[in-house]
Amino acid sequence: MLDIKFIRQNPDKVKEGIAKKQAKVDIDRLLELDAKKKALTKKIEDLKSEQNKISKGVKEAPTKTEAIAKDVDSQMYYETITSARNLKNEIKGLEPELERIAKELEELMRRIPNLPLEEVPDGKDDTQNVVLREEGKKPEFDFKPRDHMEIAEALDLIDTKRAAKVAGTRFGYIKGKAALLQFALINLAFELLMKEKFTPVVPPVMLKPEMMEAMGYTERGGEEIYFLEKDNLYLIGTSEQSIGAMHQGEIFEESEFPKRYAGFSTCFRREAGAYGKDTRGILRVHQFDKVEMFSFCHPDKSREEHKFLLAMEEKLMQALKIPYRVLNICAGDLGDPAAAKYDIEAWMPGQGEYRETHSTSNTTDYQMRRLNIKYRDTKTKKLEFVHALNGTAFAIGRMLIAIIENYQQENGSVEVPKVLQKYTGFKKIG
RNA sequence: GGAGAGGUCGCAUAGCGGUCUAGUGCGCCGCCUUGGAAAGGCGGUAUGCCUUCACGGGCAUCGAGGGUUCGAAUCCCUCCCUCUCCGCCA
Repeated sequence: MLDIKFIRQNPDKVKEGIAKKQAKVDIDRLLELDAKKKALTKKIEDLKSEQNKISKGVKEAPTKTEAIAKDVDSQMYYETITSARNLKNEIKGLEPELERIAKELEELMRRIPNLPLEEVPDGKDDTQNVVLREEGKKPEFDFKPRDHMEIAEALDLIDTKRAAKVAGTRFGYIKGKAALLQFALINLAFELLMKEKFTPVVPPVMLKPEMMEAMGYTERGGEEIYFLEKDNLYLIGTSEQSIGAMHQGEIFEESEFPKRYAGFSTCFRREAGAYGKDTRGILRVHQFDKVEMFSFCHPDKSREEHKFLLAMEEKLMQALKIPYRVLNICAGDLGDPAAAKYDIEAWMPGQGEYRETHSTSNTTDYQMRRLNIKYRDTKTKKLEFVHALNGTAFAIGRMLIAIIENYQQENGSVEVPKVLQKYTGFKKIG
């Protein structure tokens, strides 16, 4: 959600930003509705004001006896309540129109994505993302590198066939040393994050609809999310959603910033639009575990914090010695809540290409406005909206793929990255 | 799942149709007092929207949404949440 005042004052900037994001929202119509709403609200409030004044003058209804005794008073009383009743009816007559206008306005407001920051590259889709840099040395093999499933099936690490039997496609059993590797990755992530004042958290994986809406994931991405109809709850697609909503309605002290969380949760995605895409293995599944970073910070510091989250992601990749590249995501490829986003793609030798493993977004105040999360500004003494950012620490499934493919040996075994060995207790799989 | 209690200003609590412009205590801020502090005294202390150069004014908000009424924190309905006891349970 954007600030309506900002839209009123900068309609052209808003239109430009929306266009850059490849979204379509009729801003002129929005402003027209806004003006209508304002005028009608004023009218209704004036009537209410009058009604309130009359009601205050009524004091108390005379009893029947009193009414007979003081004929004049009762006459005045009934005239007064009649005029108040008329006002009430007049207000009631106007309210449906106001409701209709407010609803349409709200719908338009909801559909406006967060505007891209100035430094975000233009571009219409993922083909126009900008590669900022490539890091790490790609492993060289004396043999044709295999893809993760070929290795994992041979070592009985990942079983998608039986998973399909019990749950359908896009699920997997992660077994044996791969399961232990998962825990090692979680441990490594928390070890590194705790050094940077992240508070570890295991959040709810179900979320009320209003919270999911506030986080901005029910508009264009609504099809992506599981919804439990019986319980009126969404399953989270990322712990960003339940961590961001955690402080709904709260007010931060400036001294608390940056408030960082490291969340671990299972994530659920319908992958509705991805039929036939990445069907092999566990790259794209309905359920995976993820360690996520989330940061609440001062609006002036969010760009800096975004760089920090990216740096953390790189640190984690570098610890594993997995080659990767960093992408600056172009405006047209940004999700609704994001004002800027960097992706990290890990080199996957088995596939011979880079695949996304990390993503960090600066959502500025877009989510915070609807969640009503503020801080008391020490300079202005006013309440202002907080900025929020999120970033992947490890999406476990995809990291397993990256490790398996990068650390594979000619004999079909997989070495364990050195930094993980103290957690796994073994150095090799197979 | 069953039975009961309850959600009021940052926190605690009062209020049970008009006197609520929501009282009181704590906390917080300012001032007085002091060599300095504590204690004490005095004053202040919500948010959003609209309006105004400003002072100010209007409307809304007592978990959320509807309803009754001239008038609702207060009465009625629906929902959400919390607590206590019982049952079930990792």
